[in-house]
Amino acid sequence: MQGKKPTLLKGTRDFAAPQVFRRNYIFDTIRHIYQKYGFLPLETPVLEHLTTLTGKYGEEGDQLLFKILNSGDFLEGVDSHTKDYKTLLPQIAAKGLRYDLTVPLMRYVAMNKDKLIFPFRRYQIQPVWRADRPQKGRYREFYQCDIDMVGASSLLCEAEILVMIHEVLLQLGIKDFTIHMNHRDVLKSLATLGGATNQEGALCVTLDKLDKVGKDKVLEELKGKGFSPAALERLLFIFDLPATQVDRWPILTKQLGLTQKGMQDMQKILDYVHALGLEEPSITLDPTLARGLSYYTGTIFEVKMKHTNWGSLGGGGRYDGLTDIFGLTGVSGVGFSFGLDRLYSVLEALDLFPSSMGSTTQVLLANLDPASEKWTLKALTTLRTNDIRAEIYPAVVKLKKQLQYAHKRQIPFVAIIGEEEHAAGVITLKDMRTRTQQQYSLEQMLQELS
RNA sequence: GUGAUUGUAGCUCAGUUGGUUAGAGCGCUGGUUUGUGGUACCAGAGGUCGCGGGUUCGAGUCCCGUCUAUCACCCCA
Repeated sequence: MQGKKPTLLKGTRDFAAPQVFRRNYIFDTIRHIYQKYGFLPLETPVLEHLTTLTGKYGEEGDQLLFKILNSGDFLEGVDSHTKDYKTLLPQIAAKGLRYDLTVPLMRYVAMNKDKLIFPFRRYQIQPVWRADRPQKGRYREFYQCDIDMVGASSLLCEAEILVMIHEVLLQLGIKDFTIHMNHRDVLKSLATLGGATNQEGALCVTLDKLDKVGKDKVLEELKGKGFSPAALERLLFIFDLPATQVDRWPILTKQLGLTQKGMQDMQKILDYVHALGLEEPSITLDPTLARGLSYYTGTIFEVKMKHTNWGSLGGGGRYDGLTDIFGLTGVSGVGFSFGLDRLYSVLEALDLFPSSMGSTTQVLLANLDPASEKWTLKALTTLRTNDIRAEIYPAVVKLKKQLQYAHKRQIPFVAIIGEEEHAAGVITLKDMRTRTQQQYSLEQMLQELS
């Protein structure tokens, strides 16, 4: 035994069969519903030009990008006196792993604007990578299930996505969720109220922690950031909003003004949601929600489980001008993304996975001796031709071992075709669960197994 | 990137105030004679005590560093 023990790269995981089956169950559910809403799949490369990726996620996002070292002698032509990594980086790395699926989509849309049919509806289920420090429910490699409508500014897009989120979650058996909704305009108004028009980011990031750290800490933090007592006074109403969105509405419209664009937009969206047949949507207006500030320009939403501190199940919003940087202007879009791993955790914690999942072998053919192997192989082929999942034990070992193997693999049937059986023209079929066995003809066995 | 905790057989862990050949349970392999699995019994394999330094006559046990995992912050799915 030589060599070091292999380990997994930080933040990555292997998925064994049971997990793969469960993950596929989620993928299939989402894919089916996405398609039902008229969205078509898109897949893009894992690697993109670093220039495509950088600058889209803010300073922090750039740091979380995995960069790929240039091939060959990557030091060739590099100024050896360069010590600043920001100037060195582009010289030694020109490629990177995608950080999300939205930016690759924008790149794709800009590149194919003449071929695409707008409004462009696409979904994309692929892994993304972030050099984040792993934590509970956070990995460096994880799957996003994106859905986007590009080239349509109607608020109907938002509404459709919200309804679809409901359908996916309910289909998976998740009931106790809330979609938090906010609007970039509301955040702006709050910043103005707080006398921090040019400090919107700082205000939002702090407000967003409300449900996590509580009112007092948020106020304290805002004080620390230089917000005046008078300004904070004007923002106090946010902290004592009623729980239901119906009750929140009048308070928010009063404080922010009826003509506030964000409020009007959200009202329209909710009207559409009702028109789409969702009587009691699990949607809450949450003026403290602040996500994706680096590119969302309109609505913002996020799905969370009620009464838990689990991370969000997904998030999205409207973005204007994301394609600008790729040379395509005036395009608005709305997108949303489910985090596969988050959904997985919830389904697991709530025991919502269907009990029977995956497919194990139905019948194991025992391998008794070289002579019997021949006719056993014949039976094996017949079984497979009849679409029965079958395998032969690939070595002549004691029957006891073969039965143990079947037991461990949870294979329900073991077929034994030894000399006795061959001479009598039968097959002994053992039912591992009842521990009984019976002799059948090949035909009868096929019936028994199908 | 910041802070905290952690690391002993495949897994879950013991391991006394630093002292001889590091243990248990589960699992694993083989056996309890001929073609029969969940139990029982018997036997066996498997550890450079994360890695690297240091203190000491002597370190799994103390100190420093490093890596890993976990948790929180930042940010986010």
